[in-house]
Amino acid sequence: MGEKSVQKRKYILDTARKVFAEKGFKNVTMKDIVEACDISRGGLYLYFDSTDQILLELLHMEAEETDDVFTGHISEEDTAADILTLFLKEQKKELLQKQDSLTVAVYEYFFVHRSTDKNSMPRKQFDAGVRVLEKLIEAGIASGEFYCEDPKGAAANIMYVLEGMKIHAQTCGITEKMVDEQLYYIMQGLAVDV
Amino acid sequence: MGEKSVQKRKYILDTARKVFAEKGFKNVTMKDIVEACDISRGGLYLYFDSTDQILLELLHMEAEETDDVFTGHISEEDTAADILTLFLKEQKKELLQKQDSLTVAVYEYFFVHRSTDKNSMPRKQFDAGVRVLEKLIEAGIASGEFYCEDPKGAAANIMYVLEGMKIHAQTCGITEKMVDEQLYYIMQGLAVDV
Amino acid sequence: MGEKSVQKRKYILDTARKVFAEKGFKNVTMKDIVEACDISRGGLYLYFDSTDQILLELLHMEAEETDDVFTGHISEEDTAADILTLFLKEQKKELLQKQDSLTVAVYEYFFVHRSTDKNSMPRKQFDAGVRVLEKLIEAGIASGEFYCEDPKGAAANIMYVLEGMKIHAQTCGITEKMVDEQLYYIMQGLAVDV
Amino acid sequence: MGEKSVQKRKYILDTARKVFAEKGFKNVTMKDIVEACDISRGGLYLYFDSTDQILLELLHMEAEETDDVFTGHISEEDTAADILTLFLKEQKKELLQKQDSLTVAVYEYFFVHRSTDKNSMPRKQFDAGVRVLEKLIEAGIASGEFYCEDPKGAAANIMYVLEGMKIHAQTCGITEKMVDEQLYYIMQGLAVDV
DNA sequence: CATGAATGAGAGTTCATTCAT
DNA sequence: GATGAATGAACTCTCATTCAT
Repeated sequence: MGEKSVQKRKYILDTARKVFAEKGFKNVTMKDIVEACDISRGGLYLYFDSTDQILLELLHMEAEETDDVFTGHISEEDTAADILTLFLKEQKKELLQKQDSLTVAVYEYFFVHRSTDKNSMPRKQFDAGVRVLEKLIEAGIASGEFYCEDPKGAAANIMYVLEGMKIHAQTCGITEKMVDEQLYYIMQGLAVDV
Repeated sequence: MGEKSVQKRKYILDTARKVFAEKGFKNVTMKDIVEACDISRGGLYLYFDSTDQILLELLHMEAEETDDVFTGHISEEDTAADILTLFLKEQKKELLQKQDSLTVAVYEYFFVHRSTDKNSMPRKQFDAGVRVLEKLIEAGIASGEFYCEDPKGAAANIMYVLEGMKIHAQTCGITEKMVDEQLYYIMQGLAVDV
Repeated sequence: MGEKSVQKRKYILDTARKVFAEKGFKNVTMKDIVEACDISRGGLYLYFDSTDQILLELLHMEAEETDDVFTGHISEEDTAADILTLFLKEQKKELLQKQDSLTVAVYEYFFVHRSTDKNSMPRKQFDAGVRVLEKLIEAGIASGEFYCEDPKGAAANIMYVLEGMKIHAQTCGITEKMVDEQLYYIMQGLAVDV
Repeated sequence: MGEKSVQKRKYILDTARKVFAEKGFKNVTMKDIVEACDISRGGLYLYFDSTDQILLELLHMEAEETDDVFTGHISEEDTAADILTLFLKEQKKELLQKQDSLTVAVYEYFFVHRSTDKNSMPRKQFDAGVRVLEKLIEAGIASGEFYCEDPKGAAANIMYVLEGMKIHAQTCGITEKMVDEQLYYIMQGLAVDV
């Protein structure tokens, strides 16, 4: 596959993302993507075999980007609280972006392929999130920024809240205010009592 | 509709519940239900027009039952902490029950019919949950059982965590230990500092 | 499936037979049969899943009919030569009927599903033919009608010749005269030398 | 067409032969051949327009080779029986060679293009075979090697048996023993009675 | 000459939905 | 009420064939 087709592949992925963002996963057919891309039926099959494959590829791209964004913004002199704030801000952005969000598609995908595999992507991302937060909280405790008796529980708690808000945003809608309140609540929970 | 048809309607709903519990929502076709019920294709249409309608009906039944269960177990002399514990226990049971759970089907349904309608069922249930918890926490504060500076935030927090665990249970799997740890963490967060 | 659908099933088989007779096996699609039957796409699938299944069913019907025809015409007082003549006459009829013959379709089918399974239908029919002929020839020898030093070889020989003529008829065409000459040749080979 | 393209054409034919030998005719697509040859789709079309054309070309090559082989091995002093034996041995070899045999593909081809054209290749080859055998038998009779009252019938008989065994080999499988028995039976039928 | 991306026709298959009985 | 045969739309996937490079 030459240079040209790499671009087309990217074009298809970009277009498919919009389709998934709009319709979720199960409602999307290869035909939908073909039409959105305005290419031929067979043309799509040159690049992808199924909506599964397309969505998975999008997820992998997304995961990489997320990692880059997060690690890219941390500088040496940031405090634990700074980083946590940054992390939560990033999550907030993701939560509120309705347009172009794969959230629903991803949930649907993992519903359809219901496997509680230890290495499934959502599982890995969740566990990674917990680990990062735990480290962060411990660092904050060490530096006197945070107070917390159960860093691991707190980390898991934050991840569950974020997950809960994510799904709530998609099924019920969520306002910036609601998110801010929760994030504030979380930060308060870690704050050193005066 | 005669007595007989009421029974048949119930039979269909019961059978359909098993199908939805097993396959989620989008993967279930009218044909699936016809086959599971072992009735005729046309027969099903006499009672229901679509899988949508069937699932919605199941949800309404479920909502009623849940209310009954919850309110039915509260007695006058229970303390706020008792009631909260009871509530969380109930949630835990729901979280861990894999078999026969409509959770995934419900999520899928509301993904497919994505409307952030203020009166959508999940929204109403969530809001009701927050209200109940808020009252409970406030009662607990009043009685000296709890300490909390932001009862509403805490209530929302608990609901988000429950929601997060619910979805995590379905996509990644969750163990009783993980649930217990979180519930303990939540209770600790409300505990009066000694 | 009620009385009505049995008739329709038969109608489809009858129609499909004509299609197979005309086009062979691999050239026939479910669509071809749908169109020949003038029924709906889905309608055909109510009765048959594939062209394979339809052809096989036709073959089984054919096999039964053949057996009936053959055994039905033998009376007690027939001599071995009479029966052999009858058998060859039957074969001749089959050979010459171009219209409505499944021969090519059957060959194609067994080419496509090339398995030299001992229990494949052509194999069983061939072996059965050899056995019958062998018995017949031995009976003829016993009654003084035939002379033959290797009844089994002769039986196999006849079957191969018939097979050869069958395929020759389909690929090259064959005239009644050619068939008659061969059958005469065969009978002569068994005739008692005067 | 330059030297180079002649070689490539040959390469394609050689490769296609293997594909046809393995899959028959109708199951082979231009794509199959492209992939087997590991050339580009367009590349194949520079040399051949269809699988039909490729198979036909292979057949013509084969026909030439066969002629060469047969006529090449006959020497002046061979007796009729020697030549017949040689001929049958050659046929036997062809019958038993499963690998690399175009037999099925050829049958399929002529089934698909069913024309009982007098000049079709199988027809011509069959007729030529009959003629050669007839001559041979007559020569054998003249030399006192054979006894036969109907040389033409015998010749046709042999060709039909060979054809029958060929197809039987492909659809049902055939063992060397079975072939030998038939060939022995044929030779015996021509033997001078002592 | 050679490539391989692109097209679009067409086959297979499934189901929601209707309707005569 | 109940049945289940029938329909047709929609989707998946594969290839023969073309054509710009």
